[in-house]
Amino acid sequence: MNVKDKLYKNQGIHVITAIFTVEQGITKVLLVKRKNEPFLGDWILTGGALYNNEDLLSGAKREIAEKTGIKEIDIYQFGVFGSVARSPVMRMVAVAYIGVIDSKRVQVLRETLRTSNADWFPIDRVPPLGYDHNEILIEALKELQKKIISSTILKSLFPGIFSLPELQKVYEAILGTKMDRRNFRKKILSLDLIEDTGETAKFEGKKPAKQYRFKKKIAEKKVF
Amino acid sequence: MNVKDKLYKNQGIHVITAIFTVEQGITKVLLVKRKNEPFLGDWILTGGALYNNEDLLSGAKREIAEKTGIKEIDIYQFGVFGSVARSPVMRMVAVAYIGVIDSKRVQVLRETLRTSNADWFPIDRVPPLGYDHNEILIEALKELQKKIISSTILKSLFPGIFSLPELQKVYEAILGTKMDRRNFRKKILSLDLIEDTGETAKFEGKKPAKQYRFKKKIAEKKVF
DNA sequence: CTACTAACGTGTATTTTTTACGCTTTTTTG
DNA sequence: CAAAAAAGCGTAAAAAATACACGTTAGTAG
Repeated sequence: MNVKDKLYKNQGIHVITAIFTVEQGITKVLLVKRKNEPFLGDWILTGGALYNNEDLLSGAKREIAEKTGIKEIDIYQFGVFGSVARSPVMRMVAVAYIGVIDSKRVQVLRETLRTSNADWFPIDRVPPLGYDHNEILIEALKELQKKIISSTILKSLFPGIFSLPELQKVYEAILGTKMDRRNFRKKILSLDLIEDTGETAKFEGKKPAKQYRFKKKIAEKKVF
Repeated sequence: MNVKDKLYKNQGIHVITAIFTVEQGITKVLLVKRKNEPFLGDWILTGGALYNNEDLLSGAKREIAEKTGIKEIDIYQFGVFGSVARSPVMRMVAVAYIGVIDSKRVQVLRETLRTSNADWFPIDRVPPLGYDHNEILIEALKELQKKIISSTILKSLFPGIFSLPELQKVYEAILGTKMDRRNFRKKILSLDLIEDTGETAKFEGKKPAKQYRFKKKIAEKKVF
């Protein structure tokens, strides 16, 4: 290998995904414990090296399936991380994604995740992570907040039926703000994204809440 | 090299920048003619391979300086392109940036660019480009339209003094829309980004226009 | 069984932002 | 010097965001 080659060669691509959920009003992120060097034993976001025969999105999804057992998930690219020293082994550039899993699926996944050495961490209780994953997580969270304000990712949070108070609590958990119940309702309904199921069910409160579901096709729209 | 290595090895990173300007109401992009295989003789966006000893932003700026002679430019990362077949030589993932150069600097750069085999192309008269650069350019233009609506990149378009009608024409050229002169003025002035120089100068019209300049420090703000 | 409370749902008033557009001023042109 | 073109100033209407009052439905205490 000649001198010029050293400038270019031995580079690689990471595909990294920050997977979020909201349980009981707490925003949580999925972390995996590393089983190899470097960063053996450290918690990191789901991800790994991209293969040559797959595109970025496929690679990110394959890594999620391999590392956590999660097969079906919509993910969204949001950034690239390329500091020279972000990996101690060789020059790696990370392409970063976010994804969301609804809290009901979290229950189902619990055993799968346990055997994968994966666990949910409240976002304000995340330990120091391997690589530059703390930095990536901070950006991922900002992106999640942006994305929740555009409609599509919202649907992943509630694939089934839900009430508006439930939906609002998830919004408030992710955005870290409180909103007016009546204005929230008005806003969401005016978007024409969800429909009344005709059913009601109680969630926390005393008066049962109407149950809604997302309509089949959702146009990409600004919410707030 | 064993079988598993083939999955990961021989990967590289491109840093690509779409550099735009606006001249006489026409949005233009800077293209460079390739001097080597692959895509010898084709026009492409400014860019090249990332070195191991530089981060992404530095790499993109180095490539701009090498390929076009442009030394000072603010650029903004906006996406990643990683199709398996985007480069015929080896697996390359491209990190993409946009940048803007004001029309006055375009005049100064003309000779430099000529010797670099670089030239400005109106965005609706771009030839088929090498690699996947047509695709990158389309995304870059969308991003430019988004960015012009957030204040910071706006300043790169007019580093000196300018009139509001001039500024509006650039907006209209990039966004491809017409706006009301009086509302545009109101909007821009309310942002508190620019200040009156006290001078006037005629641009196209009959009545001379007031000259403005951007204030020193500009907060990141939504414009529209 | 009744009264009280907590949470849900509906409606309306107010404020702020956006959009539309009339009118005056300054310069060029015939 | 009158007409036309472009800049600038101001106000009115429409739309969106925000604030908040009030009625409804269940659980709970006595």
